[in-house]
Amino acid sequence: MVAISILVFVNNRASNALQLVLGLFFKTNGASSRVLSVLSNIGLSVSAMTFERLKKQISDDAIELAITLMLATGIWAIIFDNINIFLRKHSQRVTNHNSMIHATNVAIFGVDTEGIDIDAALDLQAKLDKRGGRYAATFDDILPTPEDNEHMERIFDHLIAEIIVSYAPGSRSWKQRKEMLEKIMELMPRDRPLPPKKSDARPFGVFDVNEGSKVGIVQVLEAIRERSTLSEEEFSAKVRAILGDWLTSNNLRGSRHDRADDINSMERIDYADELSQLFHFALQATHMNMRAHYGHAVSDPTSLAAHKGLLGRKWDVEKPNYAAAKSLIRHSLIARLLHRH
DNA sequence: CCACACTTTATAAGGAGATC
DNA sequence: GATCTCCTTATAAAGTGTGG
Repeated sequence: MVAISILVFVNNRASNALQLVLGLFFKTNGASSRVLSVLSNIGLSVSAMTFERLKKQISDDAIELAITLMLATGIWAIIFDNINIFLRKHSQRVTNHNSMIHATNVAIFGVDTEGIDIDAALDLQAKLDKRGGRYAATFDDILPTPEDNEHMERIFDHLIAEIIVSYAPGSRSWKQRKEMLEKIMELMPRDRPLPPKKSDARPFGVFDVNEGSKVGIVQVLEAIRERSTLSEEEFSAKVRAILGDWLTSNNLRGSRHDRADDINSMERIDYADELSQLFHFALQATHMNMRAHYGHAVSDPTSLAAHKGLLGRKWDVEKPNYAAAKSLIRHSLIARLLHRH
């Protein structure tokens, strides 16, 4: 079969099923262009040039798939983040310095619209009309219902039970510890658990834009719009979810604040619905915990500040530090619970 | 430090099949 | 049979890394 494939390839260069797959294998496993050139000449592989073209084609096709999603009628979201690559040059010359690539990697993904009114969800004017409403908010707006309250109390009980069973001194030798933990997890109240669904994420390629600033956010959004083939009006006429890290959300808000008086929705970025990703929510939550409940090490010996000193933790609480903050909060909480217990 | 290997990129061009 | 399109390779130049 290999022989026939080579004969077919020699007769017609376009018939390259075997040679393309083999070339892909050779190249991705580190064959140099010279090796590939010999393999190509004996009919076992396509040329290195063709391989490069294949990579470009695969990349373009992927972006095309993402554009298809953006032009369809459903809901899609944009997610992007900076990627910074340091290029250390060995033979340094005037024209060959160490440098850094500041690029932005982007993906588009489809949002599951089952049971969702797409037009209402994407209605930009309805979203903008709600601006300023927080000023008039009262406690009643966030007052939990009796059902909410009962739900939270049950969760609270289960969390405490789980911590006691997990960490009480000697609990590891409890005979039915595993069963107890399983029972606790099983009885943990759940709120509308979502059924798992296959997600639809499509790579949108990399942009030669440094996203990590307010100006960078504007530039990357314009570059995304341009690649999507949507016009400024089309792109900014509906609510667009922009997902990223904390810094991205923060810069986006800053940029929108600076541009509140600009000429249209695209420039004002008021179409953007920024959303920190799950880890960054956790990062903000732990940091908020430190800001709200840190306390004072001297005047309050039960404070997080006092526990931090007692445990010899040396990080700066003014700066977000997820792992250290979570560790301190849990250590402190567990100690309190077991002490009361 | 140098010669050379290697990659990337631009340009030119050929063969097969489709179309008119 | 001429012409076009698609797919491909050859080749050179420029830029950069590395072993001796």
